[in-house]
Amino acid sequence: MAERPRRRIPEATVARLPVYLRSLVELAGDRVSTTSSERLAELAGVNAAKVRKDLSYLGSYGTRGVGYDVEYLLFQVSRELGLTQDWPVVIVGAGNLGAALANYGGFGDRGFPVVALFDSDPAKIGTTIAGVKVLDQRDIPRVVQASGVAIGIIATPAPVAQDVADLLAAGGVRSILNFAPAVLTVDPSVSVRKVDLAVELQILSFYQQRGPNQAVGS
Amino acid sequence: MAERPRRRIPEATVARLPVYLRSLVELAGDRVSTTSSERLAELAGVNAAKVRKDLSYLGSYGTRGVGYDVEYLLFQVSRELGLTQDWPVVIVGAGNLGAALANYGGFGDRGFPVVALFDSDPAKIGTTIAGVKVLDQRDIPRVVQASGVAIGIIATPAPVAQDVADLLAAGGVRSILNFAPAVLTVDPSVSVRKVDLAVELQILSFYQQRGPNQAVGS
DNA sequence: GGAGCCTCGTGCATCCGTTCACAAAGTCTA
DNA sequence: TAGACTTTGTGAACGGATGCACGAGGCTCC
Ligand SMILES: NC(=O)c1ccc[n+]([C@@H]2O[C@H](COP(=O)([O-])OP(=O)(O)OC[C@H]3O[C@@H](n4cnc5c(N)ncnc54)[C@H](O)[C@@H]3O)[C@@H](O)[C@H]2O)c1
Ligand SMILES: NC(=O)c1ccc[n+]([C@@H]2O[C@H](COP(=O)([O-])OP(=O)(O)OC[C@H]3O[C@@H](n4cnc5c(N)ncnc54)[C@H](O)[C@@H]3O)[C@@H](O)[C@H]2O)c1
Repeated sequence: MAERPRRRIPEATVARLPVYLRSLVELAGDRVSTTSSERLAELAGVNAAKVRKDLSYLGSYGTRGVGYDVEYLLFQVSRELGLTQDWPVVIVGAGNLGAALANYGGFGDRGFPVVALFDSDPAKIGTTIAGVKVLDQRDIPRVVQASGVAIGIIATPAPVAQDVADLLAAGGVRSILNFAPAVLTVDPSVSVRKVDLAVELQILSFYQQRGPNQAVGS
Repeated sequence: MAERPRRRIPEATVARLPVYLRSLVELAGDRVSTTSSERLAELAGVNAAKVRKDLSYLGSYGTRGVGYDVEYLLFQVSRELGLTQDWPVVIVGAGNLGAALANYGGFGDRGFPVVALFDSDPAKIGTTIAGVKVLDQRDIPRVVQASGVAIGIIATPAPVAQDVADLLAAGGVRSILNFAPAVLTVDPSVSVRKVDLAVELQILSFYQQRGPNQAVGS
């Protein structure tokens, strides 16, 4: 026993776990105590075999003939995703997007409290957005290190995104979510995920143009 | 000749074309007239063999021993992505996120003009955000159809996202970009892409928790 | 005109992810 | 307890994407 790293979990599976989690939360909210892979698949928008295979990477948490216990599975998935603890985040760039993110309550609620905002604009430094102080961008390494921030969100213009990433890394951040349309180069120990809206729209444009056939699922 | 659909372009390739496009725009901005797959790969953050294979799906646009003509390739990639025309978009949900998106100039500039915002809140309907009128959500099908909108962006709370998607589809929208944390069910002819920030953070949390090894690239 | 060099285009092996299909393991009824 | 039924967990086949390695084609310089 005590076999935590059961197997290496495939990247594609990791990307789906949060979706299962959300579906399980929904089920739990409806006072459903047990669910089949079929039902879970429907809620998550995938097929049932995939659900079962994905969950099997975490362990054997189902009961044959019955299904999965919602609360129990909810806990296991949360634990696997590392959501049993809070992960404080900082947002760099207090513009349009940075402010919208800070104002959005959904992060703090889900275990990702925003502990600081950073900007380079003297007019913004010192102000407060959504109850969070806007600090000078040059203080990133110090503040990040001091408050043990693990995740940094980049919402600055693209040309400075790399500089910001370097500052975050210097402070010990090991995960970056990048909204700027720029490719970041970071130490291999740092995880980077990017969200690029222009890219998404252009992908849609491609399939749009290709006529009514072969649309793309997501 | 006249062989437009050269081959079926793999989904993974389509997703990278916008990144190549951005790199090419950057090169063109620096007055670079020719580029190798090596250089392009570096800018796009992928490897050179992948660049060459991806571009080969569009046709033989390179010159052996020389590389690719930046302007020419720029045009070809744009054309393939359907960016030689504008694609008007509408944004549904004029809240935090919807407003930030509307205020962001980068869409109109790149061929995705925001022609309308929709909301259900009477206090918001009739106001103007970033020069765009906020309309009643019930008018979605009519307005979308009348102005030939092809792409809809959903920035409403999750519980109403499906309803909004149905309204968009009713108006003839064939591409949806969904920011609400909800799985949408739509006709197969409609392409859906989702951007889910909570999911992204949770994925980062997973790798964060897994210790300093095996970070995830993006 | 030929040698040497460079870079594209692509066949091929490999890897990763998806899906099928079924045995295993449990529940329920009588 | 037996037998029918349900649903999981997973081996195996398949398909798509990646990366290597090299032949083909083109340039430059002598
Ligand atoms: N707003 C959107 O809807 C949207 C959509 C798609 C992409 N994006 C991308 O997100 C990023 C931010 O967009 P935005 O609309 O919020 O832009 P914005 O101009 O409103 O905000 C950028 C902020 O970053 C600050 N900044 C500049 N240099 C900085 C530095 N070195 N350190 C810290 N802060 C710095 C600026 O002072 C400004 O407050 C951009 O890269 C943009 O391309 C935004
Ligand atoms: N703001 C963020 O940074 C952020 C981050 C992650 C995810 N999201 C997601 O994006 C969505 C929007 O977030 P937000 O922060 O802008 O929320 P918000 O509450 O600020 O805005 C939602 C808007 O949608 C409108 N609305 C409600 N029902 C509608 C309907 N049926 N038709 C049209 N409009 C309707 C509301 O009136 C409101 O103006 C949410 O699903 C949220 O989970 C937002």
